[in-house]
Amino acid sequence: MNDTTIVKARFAPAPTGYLHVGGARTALFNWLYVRRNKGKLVLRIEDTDAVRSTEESTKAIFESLKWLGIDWDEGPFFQSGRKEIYRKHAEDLLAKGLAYESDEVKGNHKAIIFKVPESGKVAIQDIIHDKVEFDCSFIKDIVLMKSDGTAAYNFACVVDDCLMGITHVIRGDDHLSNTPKQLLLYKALGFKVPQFAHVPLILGPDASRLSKRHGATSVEHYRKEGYLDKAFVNFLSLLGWAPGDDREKMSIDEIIEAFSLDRIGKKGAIFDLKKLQWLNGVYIREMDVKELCSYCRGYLESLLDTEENKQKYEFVIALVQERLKTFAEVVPLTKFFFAKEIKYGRKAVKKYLLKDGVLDVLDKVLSVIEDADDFSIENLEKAFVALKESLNVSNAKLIHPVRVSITGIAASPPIFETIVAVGKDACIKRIKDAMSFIKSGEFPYELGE
RNA sequence: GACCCCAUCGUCUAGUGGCCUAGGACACAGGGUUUUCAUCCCUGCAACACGGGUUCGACUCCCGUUGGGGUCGCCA
Repeated sequence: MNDTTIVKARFAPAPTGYLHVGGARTALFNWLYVRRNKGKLVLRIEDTDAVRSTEESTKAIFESLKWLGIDWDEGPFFQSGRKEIYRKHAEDLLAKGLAYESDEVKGNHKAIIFKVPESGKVAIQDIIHDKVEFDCSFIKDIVLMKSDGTAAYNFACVVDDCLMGITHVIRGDDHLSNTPKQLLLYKALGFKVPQFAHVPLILGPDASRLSKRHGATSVEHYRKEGYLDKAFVNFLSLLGWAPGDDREKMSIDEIIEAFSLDRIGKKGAIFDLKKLQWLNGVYIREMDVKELCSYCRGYLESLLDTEENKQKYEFVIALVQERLKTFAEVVPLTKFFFAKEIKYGRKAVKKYLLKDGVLDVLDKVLSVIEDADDFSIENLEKAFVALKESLNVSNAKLIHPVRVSITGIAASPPIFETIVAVGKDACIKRIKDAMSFIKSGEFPYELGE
């Protein structure tokens, strides 16, 4: 109507599964757009297909949206409860002679079908794609009401978008070919046409539409894997959109501030897991240790069973903070700090323990550790330096076998910190165990190693 | 197959006719720091799909070709 018309967008998922990352980005773009323009977001659940829609999916979608920090101003509205509204408008079109009833009987009702003109063109003015034209001769008649009495997608969508006052329809590219049909319906119903913005799809590594066969596609999966909500949203916002300067890590407020539909690209964007991991790592490194501790706790719950383990928890988390890409990785990176028994990595054992002279070195190290009354990082380091000099060997010769003996793996936080965190008694036991494993040649290897 | 969309480094992108010998980030490679890994720092690699126009001048505009994708349900 005029400049003061408030912007209103909507996110309209079908509750037929978990929230997919593609849907999440669509929701995010809608949300960013209304927040940027002080508008309103409507959440509408498109559950006209009673067979495929489930309450469980609806719940899952709500939870994922909540995790992403996407909130809405109106709704949720459920299309399943609006049958009569759709029916009324369908009958209107019937009365006007623009639609007809199907004689093909499939259910208890007669389907109502919109008659598409034989010729003519329908032009869409899209914010992202500009003008797109379709020829009516290629468009089939449109089902308005299905013979089960429920409204079909294209119809319910148009009626709702109009009745709910949607000014901007921001949705996936895959709907572009539905749009001419919807445009025809808008005109037949005498509705005002909203602005359209068809955002390109998120693609899998092979450049086809991202789907289950490419691996994990649910938002929930990424939450469980230990990605931070802010990092995930940051990453998603950069898929198909860019602020125009060189910023990569951006806060939600910065993204909102910089967001605009005309900066969205036309090209599909491949979901780059490596970049997500990198960005998540950036967020983790900048995190306060205590905060990181709370994010990681759930993954280690079963190991934090003793007072001693609980006590060293924060110290251990601090040791791996800069090594973490996701919270879930905290398990393989730290379990040896807490576990009673450790498992060994085959390669690490072969490379560092099954070598000449290792038994001798471990025996000497064992004495050093046993004799260390002051079990501090500094003191241990001093003792090791002394040992190294008396044996006339390199640091590496000393440290690698010790690391593998007490952690089971070849990469860990700095050795003295690690020794201290594992604890004197456990270190002594593990070195002794390692020595006997070397002698017997039989190690308790990590499963799959 | 028909209709529609798209096309800058491997990936995400900047670029809206001269500022481009095309910029940044991820990834990758090499080097430095480190006892290992990671971090951090440095360096390198690497792109305007192709062919025609338009123009004094095209990555930027137009046409075509090729390639990729999407849609063709009484699913959404």
